[in-house]
Amino acid sequence: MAKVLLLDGNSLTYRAFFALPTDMATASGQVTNAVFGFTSMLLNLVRDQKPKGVVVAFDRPEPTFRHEMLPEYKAQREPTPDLLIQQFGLVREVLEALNVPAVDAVGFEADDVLATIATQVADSGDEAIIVTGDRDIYQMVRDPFIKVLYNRRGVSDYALYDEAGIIDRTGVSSDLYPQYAALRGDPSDNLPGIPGVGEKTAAKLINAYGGLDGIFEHAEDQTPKLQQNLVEFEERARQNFDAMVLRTDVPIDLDPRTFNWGEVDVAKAQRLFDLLEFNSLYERLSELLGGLLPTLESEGGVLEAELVQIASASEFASHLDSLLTTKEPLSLGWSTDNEGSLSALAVVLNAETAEVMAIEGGVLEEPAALAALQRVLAEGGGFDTHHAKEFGRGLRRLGLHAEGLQTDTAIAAYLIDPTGGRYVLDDLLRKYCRSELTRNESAEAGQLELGVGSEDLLIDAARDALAVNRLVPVLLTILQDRSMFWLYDEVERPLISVLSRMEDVGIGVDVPELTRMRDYLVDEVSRLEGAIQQLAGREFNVNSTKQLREVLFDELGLTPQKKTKTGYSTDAASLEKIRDQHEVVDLLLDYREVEKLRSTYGQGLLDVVEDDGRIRATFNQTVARTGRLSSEDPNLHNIPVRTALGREFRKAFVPRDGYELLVADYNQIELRVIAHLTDDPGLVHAFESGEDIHNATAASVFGVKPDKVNTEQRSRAKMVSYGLAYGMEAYGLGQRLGISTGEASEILEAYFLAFPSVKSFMDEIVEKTKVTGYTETLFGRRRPIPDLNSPNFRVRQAAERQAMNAPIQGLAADIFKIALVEIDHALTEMKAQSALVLQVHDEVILELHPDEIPEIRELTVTKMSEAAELRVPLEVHVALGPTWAEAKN
DNA sequence: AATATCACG
DNA sequence: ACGTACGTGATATTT
Repeated sequence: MAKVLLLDGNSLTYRAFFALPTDMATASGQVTNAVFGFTSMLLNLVRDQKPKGVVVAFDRPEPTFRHEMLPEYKAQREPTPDLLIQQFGLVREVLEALNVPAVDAVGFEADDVLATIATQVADSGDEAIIVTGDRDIYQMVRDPFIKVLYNRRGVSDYALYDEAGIIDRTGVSSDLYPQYAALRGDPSDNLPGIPGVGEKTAAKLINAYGGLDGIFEHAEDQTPKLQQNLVEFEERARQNFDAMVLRTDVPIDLDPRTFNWGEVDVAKAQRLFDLLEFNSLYERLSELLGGLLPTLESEGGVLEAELVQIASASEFASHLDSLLTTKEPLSLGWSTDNEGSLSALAVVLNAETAEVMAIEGGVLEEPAALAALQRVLAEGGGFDTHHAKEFGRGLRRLGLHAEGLQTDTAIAAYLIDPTGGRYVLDDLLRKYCRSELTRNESAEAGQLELGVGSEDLLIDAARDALAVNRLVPVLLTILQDRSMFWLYDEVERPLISVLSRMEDVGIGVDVPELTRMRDYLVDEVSRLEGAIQQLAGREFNVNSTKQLREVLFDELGLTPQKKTKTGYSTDAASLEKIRDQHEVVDLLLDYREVEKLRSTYGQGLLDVVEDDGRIRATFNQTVARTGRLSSEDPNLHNIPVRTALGREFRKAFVPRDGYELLVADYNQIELRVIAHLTDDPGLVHAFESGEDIHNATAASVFGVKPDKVNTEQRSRAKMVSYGLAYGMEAYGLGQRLGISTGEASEILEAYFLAFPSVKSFMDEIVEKTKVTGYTETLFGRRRPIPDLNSPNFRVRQAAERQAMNAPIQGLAADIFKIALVEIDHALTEMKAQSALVLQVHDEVILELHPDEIPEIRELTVTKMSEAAELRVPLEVHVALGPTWAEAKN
């Protein structure tokens, strides 16, 4: 008699959720308490019961629309918490990995499904153990074929009932249980029975009269009170009974005899348990399967490489040539010196035997080695590596080009979780492969183990190569599973090379001009500093907010506006408000502006100009959680533009001799994205008609004719439009517009009245994100928003704003990246001498050869406009000039 | 290392 | 009652 475990997935996951704390979460914030508890229960059950097969049933209600839900229904039961809902999908994924069938049927609850399967199992002479926290299932107990393992509470407290057990527990036999339960109701389920009838009376009545019919026939035999209740509530009891009886005819096309525990999808289980950070569960699963899974302690988890050191270029070349026939990408590891030259390169020769060869930078530079390397990079199956952008720059220094890049493990890991942080190979390996690169001091010569933290460049490179080799299939599978491969393959991957070359090209700087500005600013700073100290009546460090606080609020007695962690704030917004109180305040505002320009832009930029008069920033592709790029060393994304003095700096950004700068930027891309995502008729119409969007918005919001909008109204409309992309509230709008929160709130209301779809979109995106745990752009870029269910109001509100903003900023970033890739592709096609030199979120700057000006100007606009097809047109502004400042106008 | 401030989209 | 716009990076000061 084979034994099959039948689990109620809903009931057990519920129990697990309420038994375990919700602060159990992965590093990226996905709460896992319920899926952990359920999986733990499943593994324990399998360990203890040793069944032949396991199956899990789930509820599957008829699809309903919200407005069809009756209010009573809502009142009756607490809604399922979002944190729980988002874990049901994970529970199903666990089951899929463990090859445990998950069964449901439209319009049926899990217990109907279980009853049906249990009946089938029993009819074929096998044993079914039903595991649930729902007592309705008691009615199914049938010796010796069907038993119930009832979950009393938590994840480990069960009672096993056979027929005698049910009688012992309830006082009635299992087949009479529905009638018994119909009489006494179920307090925990908010199901009222007959008043005055509890467990004892119900059992007594059932046993005396054999069922509901008998009881109601003999109602007059009872005490007056009970008799009255029986008569009054007969209908309710009969309804209860109908609801209580389980269906055993649910349409299920699964043969219980095919349920077999133990056919685990090893790779999938490993990946999923790693993602969920179920380390202990993984060990338990492995034990249960008789150590079939590779574990950290077993050999499979520790990566050891056979290190082949290469001494000559010809040896290197012959090894590489032997790899030319393989279609698989090579797994590469590398390191660079301080200047970015490759100082070591490692190639996995044989993934099975973990044979890795490593070569020093010096040998690598010999012509024979370079030629062989270029051959395998371009002609074979290409290569995989970590941080390919930097590797590509290293190759370029050697005169090679990295065309064959397949997988960049850093970029892939970023797409999988953009909140992940630093994407260090060791961490990724632990997270996605459960593997570690360990050091073994006693390793024999020739069997060099790859040591952690080794200073040896060759070993470092070899470790990286091996780590990349193990990570690539895992990361790619995850991207495929999530339908993100297109985004990786068509956008992020080609972008790597675009950015790599942009970094190499750099942007030209007019050093004398920049120096002149810096010198001027130095003078201005010291002039203002003197004047401020004069008015303050003493010398102090104006850059010190601490000292400035003393001067302003203690000595001069000015009115503090708001507080920071450490005291009263002296930021520009606060100073603006007290300008009238003392003439030093205006000077301070000037000082702040000038000092910022001097330090960050004057001195800061001069410090990083290279010998050829160009600045080469690093464009990060794995930093911004929304999908944007970032720029550092220096940050070229925040070169001043808003004030006249600051804007001067853009005159110092110039093309190389004989070239011109072309600047192209998207016109209000985020607002157009909002129009597309919300499909709001008003917004869409405004963009389609080509009118000034802020003017049109102002007309709608303030209820005036478009030609009657004044500048004040237009500027307010603009503030509202952008503020709303950030989830702004009335208070914030009021602050920025210099009006009361009440007035701001009226403007916001008018906006949402004029553009109603915007409001509903914002509400819906938050709700959807609560359930899934992440936001998603149209191109599939995800961002986890774990704090959406935080008990802390402030944290939760901030998360809601992120959830509203991420799809907008993210889609704009997707579109911009696609445009960059397309522009670059077109430049390559035409073998242009012109080059992309800079990008600033929605703006690209190219350095154009005079012969190519009209063609590239045209193609830039076309590629940007056509990067995505939205409900509204993508408008691009383009201009040429001898400096960034002049090309911008 | 943390904080305050401010530059940009 | 409380806090109050998303996303970055650099600088100077203070701890």
